[in-house]
Amino acid sequence: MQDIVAILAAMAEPTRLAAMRLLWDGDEHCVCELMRRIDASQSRMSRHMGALKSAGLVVDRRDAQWVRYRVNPALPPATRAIVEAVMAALPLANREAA
Amino acid sequence: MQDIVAILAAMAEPTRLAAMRLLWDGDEHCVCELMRRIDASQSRMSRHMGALKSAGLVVDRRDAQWVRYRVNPALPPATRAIVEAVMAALPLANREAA
DNA sequence: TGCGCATATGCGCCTTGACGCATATCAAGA
DNA sequence: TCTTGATATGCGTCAAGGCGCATATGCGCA
Repeated sequence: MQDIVAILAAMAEPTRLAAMRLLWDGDEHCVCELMRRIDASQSRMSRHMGALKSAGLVVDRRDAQWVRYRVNPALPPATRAIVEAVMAALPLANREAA
Repeated sequence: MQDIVAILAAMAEPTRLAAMRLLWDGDEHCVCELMRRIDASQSRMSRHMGALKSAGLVVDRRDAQWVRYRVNPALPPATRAIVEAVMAALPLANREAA
């Protein structure tokens, strides 16, 4: 159960939820892009991505001077279903905004 | 989006998640029953139920000296889908335990 | 090697939230 | 009305978490 709690806690924060929404397109996104689109400071964005990574929701990869994040491709189906439901619940307006 | 964050935060706590699981059967449960089954102190249980209520996940009703909680019947479908996905992700072992 | 962009992290500050204890409130029944 | 069981809440404490600032680290390029 604690795993699920960790997943929920990871998404229960505006900056992280916004990041998940951006990453949910399945592509890779560098921290600098996320910072810009979410309007978060560098240290803040970096830390939050670290938190999502710790929760197992995303994975990262270094590519030259960038670090590219993407949704963990090995996300268990049950976990993926939770994220899917959360994404579906996000208002369209917000999905376009950030 | 903040609504969704609130929903996620409400469930991102072991005691509250355990309570949601018990309430998810659709029936009403008094605080004293929840306390016993979750093994939580009275003030702790009461406060957590208050948090779930504030998040809009549950509603309460006074019945004599008891307060009966149940899942909010007016839960928006999108929110209900999130809870459904979370419940489905909970390990069977845990679902029986508490 | 030195510079500059991208990212991570140590540090201190401050807010939030969870807990227990004690107490208040509320309803039923003697 | 007194007592008892059920529930809520004020208060103090403590740990966790989020933030900015400054700095360290990693990498490519001149």
